[in-house]
Amino acid sequence: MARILITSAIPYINGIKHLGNLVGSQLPADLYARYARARGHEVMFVCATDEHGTPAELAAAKAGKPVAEYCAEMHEVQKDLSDGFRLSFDKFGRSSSPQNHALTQYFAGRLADNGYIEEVSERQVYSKADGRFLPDRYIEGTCPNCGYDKARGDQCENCTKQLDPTDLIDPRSAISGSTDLEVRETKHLYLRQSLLKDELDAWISSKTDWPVLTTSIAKKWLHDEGGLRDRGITRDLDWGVPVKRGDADWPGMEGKVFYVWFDAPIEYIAATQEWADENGLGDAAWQRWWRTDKGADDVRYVQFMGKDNVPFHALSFPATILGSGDPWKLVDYIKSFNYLNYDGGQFSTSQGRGVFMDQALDILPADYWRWWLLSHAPETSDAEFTWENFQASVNKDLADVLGNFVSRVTKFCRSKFGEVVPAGGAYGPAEQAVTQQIAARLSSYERHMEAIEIRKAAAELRAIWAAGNEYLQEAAPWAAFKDDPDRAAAIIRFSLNLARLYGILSAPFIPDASAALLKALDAEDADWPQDVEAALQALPAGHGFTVPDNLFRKIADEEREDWQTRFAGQRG
RNA sequence: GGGCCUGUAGCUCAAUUGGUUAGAGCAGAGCGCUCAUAACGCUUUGGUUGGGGGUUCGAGUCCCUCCGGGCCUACCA
Repeated sequence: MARILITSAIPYINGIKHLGNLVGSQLPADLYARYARARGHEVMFVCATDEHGTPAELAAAKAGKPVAEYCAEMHEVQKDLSDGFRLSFDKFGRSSSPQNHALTQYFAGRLADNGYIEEVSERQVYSKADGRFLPDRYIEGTCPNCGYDKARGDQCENCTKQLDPTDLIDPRSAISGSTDLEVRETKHLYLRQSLLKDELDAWISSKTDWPVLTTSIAKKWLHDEGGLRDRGITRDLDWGVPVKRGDADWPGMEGKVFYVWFDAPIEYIAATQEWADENGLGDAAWQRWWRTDKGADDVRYVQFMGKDNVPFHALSFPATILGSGDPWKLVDYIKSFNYLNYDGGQFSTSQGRGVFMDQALDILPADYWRWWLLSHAPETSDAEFTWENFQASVNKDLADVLGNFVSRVTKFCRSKFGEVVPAGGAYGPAEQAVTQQIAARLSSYERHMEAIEIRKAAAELRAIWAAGNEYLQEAAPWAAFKDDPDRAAAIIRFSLNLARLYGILSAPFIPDASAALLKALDAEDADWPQDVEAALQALPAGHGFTVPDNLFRKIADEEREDWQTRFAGQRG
């Protein structure tokens, strides 16, 4: 038994996430967490809402609410949705928690003590009408190169040239449209991660088994244009973690907060502390996951995230940890994902294009989405959601292959032997052959799950389901029953045990259907099989069960067409 | 502009890292079965691996080039 720490990138607070966000971090992390628990490992799985930054303040203003209240409400909304998708977090925390405030300030203090913080005075655009400094992206104007009138301060979308906000002709605030802008002097803290470049480089280079996506992004940042650059970790905002040096004030930094990307990964640690506090456990309970001097030296730490998050997790957060000089746990494996596209384009939060978490659960149960999303996870390249593909996968894989197998076996048994595992006969060569085939596939399934090769694991699981139908066709209990009822009894006994096995093996992907299946078979205490042959004898003759309702329903063509038009754009 | 990823059957994806005749699922065709959610099983048709050139005994895989798609490019998060 091992100890595995799992974190999912924390979703931003300003709205409900779409399925592309879900499959890029939280859902695969949940799959891995459920699998690891099923294999008997001790797991700590944390996530949280990422609540700071300019967009949160603007979203709150738009909703006409104080930002703290807005974030508290949206946290509950996101919490309910993650429960709805059966995301099995040990703690779904908040980056605005007191624990994260204290830890973030603590890290900043340690970094300063060790010479990794630099105070930099810089000039930034301030909007008097908005009463705030504007990030480059929130300044609009006319592009000096191509004349496009909606160019942003960081880049012109039209001609793709990179810009400086001061390049823009007729600059205005993208928030209010105000042109009453001025350049003001402001002081910020920079994390001197350039000092850690060689150490980070050697560390990344040692991770030869990480996804190419992860290491290539990290190396690009390490080596691009003179190497890893220092990074500002404070902002002139109201909402966030106030800049302090540990417990002490930071002269000259009054009224400023830490940058959301500095405090967000620290929330992984803080969320674990939130979990410990909430359960009345002491500091040792969370520190044994995070401090290698306090028991975390045998922990394997795995992070899940979309590719846009890689630089922060592969470089900035490790720089924070290394620079602290404390024995905090560094990540052991970063699983990163490409993007999921929607029907020929991108999911778009701003345009309401695609399916969002709340809408998905309104139309179908979580398992249907979990199965499709995980079996099509964008691991090697961007993946594509289409309604036709979704419908085909759900109907074929879930309803026909798995659902119908359970249905035909349990109903046949009920009509010929009653709702009880039948006695008589014995397993023969046919059963031995299937047992061997499934044992081989199971070890392949386990290998893929351990390597977090999600699509391959899904394909193997499907093949394990299909083996049941192949066996049943070959063994033909409906024919055997006529002249050799004992043989039919053995076949059905074996098949019911197959169904139980499927309930166990499928649980990481489709937890609700698996639970319903095991409940119907009165086998809810089932453990992960150590030995397939033994597992296929777990339900003995005489064991009672009930025929379950159909585990999955099919998606009709009319429904699919309806959803297709409904989610094409302009949510609401 | 620079960097990275990607293009394989009608569709969604594989291919043990350069090794026999490029494989699965779905869709299509044929046959079988009748326990089951009109479900299941078996067989089968689909490929000049985006185009062109090169290296090699051997290239989907490596190199060059062209074409298409995508991401990142450090103040959105």
